[in-house]
Amino acid sequence: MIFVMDDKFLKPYNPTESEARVAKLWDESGFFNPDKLPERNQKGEPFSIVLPPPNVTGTLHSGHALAFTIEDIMVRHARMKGMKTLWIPGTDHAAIATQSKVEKEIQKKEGKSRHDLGRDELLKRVRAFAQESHDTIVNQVKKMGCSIDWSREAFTLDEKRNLAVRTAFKKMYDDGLIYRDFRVVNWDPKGQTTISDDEIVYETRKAKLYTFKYAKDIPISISTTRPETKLGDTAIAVHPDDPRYKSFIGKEYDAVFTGEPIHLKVIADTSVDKEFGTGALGVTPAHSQIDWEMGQKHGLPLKQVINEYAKMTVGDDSIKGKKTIEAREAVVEWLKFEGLLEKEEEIEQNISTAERTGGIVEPLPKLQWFIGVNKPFKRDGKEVTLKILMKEAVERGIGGSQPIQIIPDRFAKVYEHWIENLRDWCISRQIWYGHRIPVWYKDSQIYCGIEAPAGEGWVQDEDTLDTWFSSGLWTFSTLGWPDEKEFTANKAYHPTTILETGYDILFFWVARMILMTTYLLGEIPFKTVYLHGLVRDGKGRKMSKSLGNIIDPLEMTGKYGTDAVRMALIVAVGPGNDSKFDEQKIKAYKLFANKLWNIARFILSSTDGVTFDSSFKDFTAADKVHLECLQTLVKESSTEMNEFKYYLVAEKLYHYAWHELADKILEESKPIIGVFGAPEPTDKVAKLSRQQFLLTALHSLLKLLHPFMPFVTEEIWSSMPGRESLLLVEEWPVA
RNA sequence: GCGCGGUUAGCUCAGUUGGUAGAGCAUCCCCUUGACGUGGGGAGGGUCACAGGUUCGAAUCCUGUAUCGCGCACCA
Repeated sequence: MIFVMDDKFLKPYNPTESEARVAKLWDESGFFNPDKLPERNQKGEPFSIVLPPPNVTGTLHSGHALAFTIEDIMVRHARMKGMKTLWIPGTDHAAIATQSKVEKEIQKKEGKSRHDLGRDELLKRVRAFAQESHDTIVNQVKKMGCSIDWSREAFTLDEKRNLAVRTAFKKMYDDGLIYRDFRVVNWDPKGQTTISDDEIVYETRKAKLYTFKYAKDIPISISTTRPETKLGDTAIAVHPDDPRYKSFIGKEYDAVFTGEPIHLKVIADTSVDKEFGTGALGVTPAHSQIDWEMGQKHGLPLKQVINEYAKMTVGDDSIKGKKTIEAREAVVEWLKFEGLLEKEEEIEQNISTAERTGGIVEPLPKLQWFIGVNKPFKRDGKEVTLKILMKEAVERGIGGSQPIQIIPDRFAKVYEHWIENLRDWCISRQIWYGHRIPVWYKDSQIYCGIEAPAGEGWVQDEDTLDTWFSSGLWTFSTLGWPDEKEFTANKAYHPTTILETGYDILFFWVARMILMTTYLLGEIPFKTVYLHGLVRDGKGRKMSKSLGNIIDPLEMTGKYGTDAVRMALIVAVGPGNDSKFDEQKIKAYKLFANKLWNIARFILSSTDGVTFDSSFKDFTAADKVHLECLQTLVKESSTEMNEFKYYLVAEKLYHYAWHELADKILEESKPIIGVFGAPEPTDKVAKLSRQQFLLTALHSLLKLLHPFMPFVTEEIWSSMPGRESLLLVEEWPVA
């Protein structure tokens, strides 16, 4: 027997070599671009998905690698099924995250603040950093084998997306959904900007609850964990039915509190909890969200005593100019000295910190831009709100669509709950890196437009938009919206087929996309949402720079091959479940890639000279059993792929290849075919039957495995006799 | 406080129409010059967190408890 086989099979599978070669094949084919796909796909149903744009804040981590893997499995599977498949890449400018990272670096290296540099210079630096990150990210995406259409790459802060942002803003402004208002917002003193409710991370800490009187002649005691804010109190609130305080309601008191004159009115409000503390509450309208609302309701004066740097602006020498935490101690000292402090107890408290900077959030009254989620407007003759649209998208569907399917479905409940608690979204940020708010001022005039107004003297709003405003438009801004011609040409791709992302950005991103798309387009942004879990370290901890436990997926692909990393990330990890990164697991799948390699070597060398005949019928009884088993595998895999159960399919294929095909069938085949030491068999019918079966099995297996292990399967495919095209665009097998 | 998820072999985890427990890795024994030692065969190892209930039968359904984790709310 003569083996006419590539020499490459005589050596173990070498991922590094093969991956480079295969990547080049794919690249040259152009098949990542839907317009260049073969005829079969051109006629197919469109399949579209966006890459969740990674932040240009640095390099990627294993969470990204997991996302890329799942998404690429979806895309490759759809392409093989004959769909006109589009996967759009892009990156996110990530406003606060990126700017604060660059600022930190500049501060560290040059000791300069952003104000030392100025707006233009800082932006120049940030852009340079973003560009560098971008290039790294693109390389990493490519390395993972993502079959993504680079010709359509987008950036949340590029020209086209900026136009989309301005257009969206203007429309919402005209509809009264975007408005400017003065109220207490979440201020991050560290990042020197406002943040939205969702950008707050709560940390449970021990705190002291102080109970005291403002002055000896004020009869009501109050409790607080923040005595320093009491300099800004303008009322004492009690419950209207509280017999202890009923007689005081309506009375007013004056006092000098740590050198600061204060005027307090006793008000009655049902929101006061009679059981907590003394049952009386000092109202600080300028430094508490709830107190602000109470202040509005009761017409209380606003008195700001803390500034943007979390420093006191009033009080005596021991207070004024001090940080709030220092001032707190000083106030307590004063209370003790004056004999006003009645009780000091330790309690657990949730404190608000800013997600990106870690700064302790200081509620401050400020003039900011908001999106009103409860503001009614007309849609198809019906009165709705953004909240209603967001809810309907998942419950009933929009404009006659099916409801958005969330996988796993338990997250639909989480989403719903979030919407119920949703308040107006503060979208203005006092940072420089981002989309500038398209509003101009001149004297007392205000102008909102896609372009700057004509005429002299108009000054644009200094603020930029929350980064999620632009990512909310992503499914359609990447398809050309608002350019009518471009968007129309791409309309078949919207709503996108599926959105794949981590459950940790369900609110940030998924919900905001639903908001923007249902409002601006009157349709859902995607039909299905697939949420993956967090990839944790070996000990189950979240990976982070500060813990130093980040595992670089690229280091692993270099060591074990991309296919092995992909398999390790996907096998047995169901949607919505966190997983632990496990190097052992990657190693195991590297062995599997090699096993596949040798299965191919066995089959190709023992079918030398035989032409694969897909319509071959004369199988022996034994081969018919094998064939049936194979068909069951194809059938089950196909069903489970369509149900997004990739974690099951991958394992099933592994098991079949290794323990059924290799361990049983190949061993059994040696005497039947007469290879590897076995004498030439007399039963030629059985031999041909087995050879045809083995070729059939290899064909099917390579196809089934391709979405999971694209490199090794494509590399083997390239040695298959009689192949017509790249495995990338081969037809998904049917049972 | 409300809600969600986990608790299965030493480790990491699968197990959806309920039918006498599975995988990978690890451990131990054995085999082998002929696809692959990145191999093959085999073994040990689990009262499926606990307690009730439904059922002929429960890891799987119901109720409750414990424990770990997460989300939201509260946060005077």
